[in-house]
Amino acid sequence: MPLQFYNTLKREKEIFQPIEKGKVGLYTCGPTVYDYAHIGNFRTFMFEDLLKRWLLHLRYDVKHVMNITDVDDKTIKKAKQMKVSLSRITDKYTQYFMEDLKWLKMIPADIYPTATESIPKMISMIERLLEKGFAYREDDGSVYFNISSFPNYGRLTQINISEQRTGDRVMEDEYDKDVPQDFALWKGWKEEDGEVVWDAPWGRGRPGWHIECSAMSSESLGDNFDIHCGGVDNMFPHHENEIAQSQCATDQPFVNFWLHSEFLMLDGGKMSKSLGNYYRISALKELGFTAESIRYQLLAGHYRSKITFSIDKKHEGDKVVQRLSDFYTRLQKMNANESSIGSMPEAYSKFRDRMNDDLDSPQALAVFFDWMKTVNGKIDKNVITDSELGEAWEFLVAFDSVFGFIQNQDFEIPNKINLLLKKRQKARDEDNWVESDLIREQLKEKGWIVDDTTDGQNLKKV
RNA sequence: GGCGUCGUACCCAAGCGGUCUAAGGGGCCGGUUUGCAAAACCGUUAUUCGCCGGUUCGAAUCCGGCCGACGCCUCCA
Repeated sequence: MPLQFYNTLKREKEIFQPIEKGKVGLYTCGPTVYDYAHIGNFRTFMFEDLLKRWLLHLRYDVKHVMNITDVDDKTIKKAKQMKVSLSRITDKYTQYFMEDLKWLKMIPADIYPTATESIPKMISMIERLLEKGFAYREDDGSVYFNISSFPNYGRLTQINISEQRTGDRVMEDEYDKDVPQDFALWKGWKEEDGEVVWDAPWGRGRPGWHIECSAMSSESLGDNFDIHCGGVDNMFPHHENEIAQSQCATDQPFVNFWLHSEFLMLDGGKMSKSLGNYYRISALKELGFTAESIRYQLLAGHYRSKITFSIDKKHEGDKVVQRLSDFYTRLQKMNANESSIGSMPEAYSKFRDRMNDDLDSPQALAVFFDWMKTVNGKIDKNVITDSELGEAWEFLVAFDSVFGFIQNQDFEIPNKINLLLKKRQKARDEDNWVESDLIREQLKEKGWIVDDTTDGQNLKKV
């Protein structure tokens, strides 16, 4: 099955054809760094990580850009509230964000452009939109995009703007504009913006939110590129506005594939900072979650389905991670890597088909687990061949390069623990089971699990 | 008001008109193995897919209605 994705723009699955053979330009909407990111944010980033890893597995040369929104209403508000400079706030949360990404084993983007460093590009884009008559200026120095000048407005979300009810939030908007739905490209300076200000040909101020993604994506990936991702909540208005700005400014198609991940739910409701119901990564760490277990919980459901994050699911994730990691160790101890001849087992093609079909991770996992069971069974019965062992290794390594569920089992065994192991082995050789069980208990208290196998004691860290 | 999603075993979750006598994972129970334990493997766990009708030779899958949960509609991933 050829690689295909559900393209929000077309509302159907479409075979993926990159603009340039073998290469993929990928833009993923990054965080607004005004606070810690939460597990809901990371669901989207995890989906994007899976997408990227799959593209890399298929040997695409991926250029991944993730923006950092480091100037907007919320960051300014936070800086004012904390009585520090804007960059103090944004640097701090950018750093935490990067640490969380790393901890979650996400492959870093190639470029992390920031909004504040992309102002010149935004200004030139806005100038072009003004020249071409897609935008207009207001007396306060703000510039707005005139959505009625772009007939395709609303195509991504299939919204007919004239039929929309004007929400309270729109009515409360404090900026002047001709039509409520017109959106700001540039916000004229206001008292509360303080030091946060840039000069533009039409007046001082700061950029609107949407323009940064249009500017940064074209800067790094060109005016027309392959894939743009984000959470469903960014479809409207953010992505809709990006399309309008970019296409009007460049006269070119903007993004070929729009991929959106669904929300992460918590207790039956959406998780969001404004509702105050969310988990930070640090909180999950304290609860004993591992990165692998979180990865499993986030990727076990399809990216276009709502999933509920739950502490109760920790056990399931832990078990799966342990099973996979044990399987890895088992193959490793049998020197499966040395038997590898570069080919894959039959199950792999099913697995690949499932992943190629719009990243169907639940089914791909089902295929993998099924296959793993048969391999374990063959090893149990001692009927596995060398080539099967080698293929198993290839598949497992490929699988983990895509999902990242396997826990690193390389650890230093402290001297004290090693001594206990030796003591236990001696007791076992003498059939002293009481002593053996006692030491096993001692090890468990110290955080080590010892399993007895036909090859002797196998040590695991809790 | 407009646009859209979902309701499958104890829990999570696939299913896209016939291979569904419904994947896979977790849990439970039973077994093989084992000094014991763990792991691994085998078996059991939904005659049924929110409810009611309809279309069809055939529906969890299509259509209609109802009930229930949820998202977006200007700055929330």
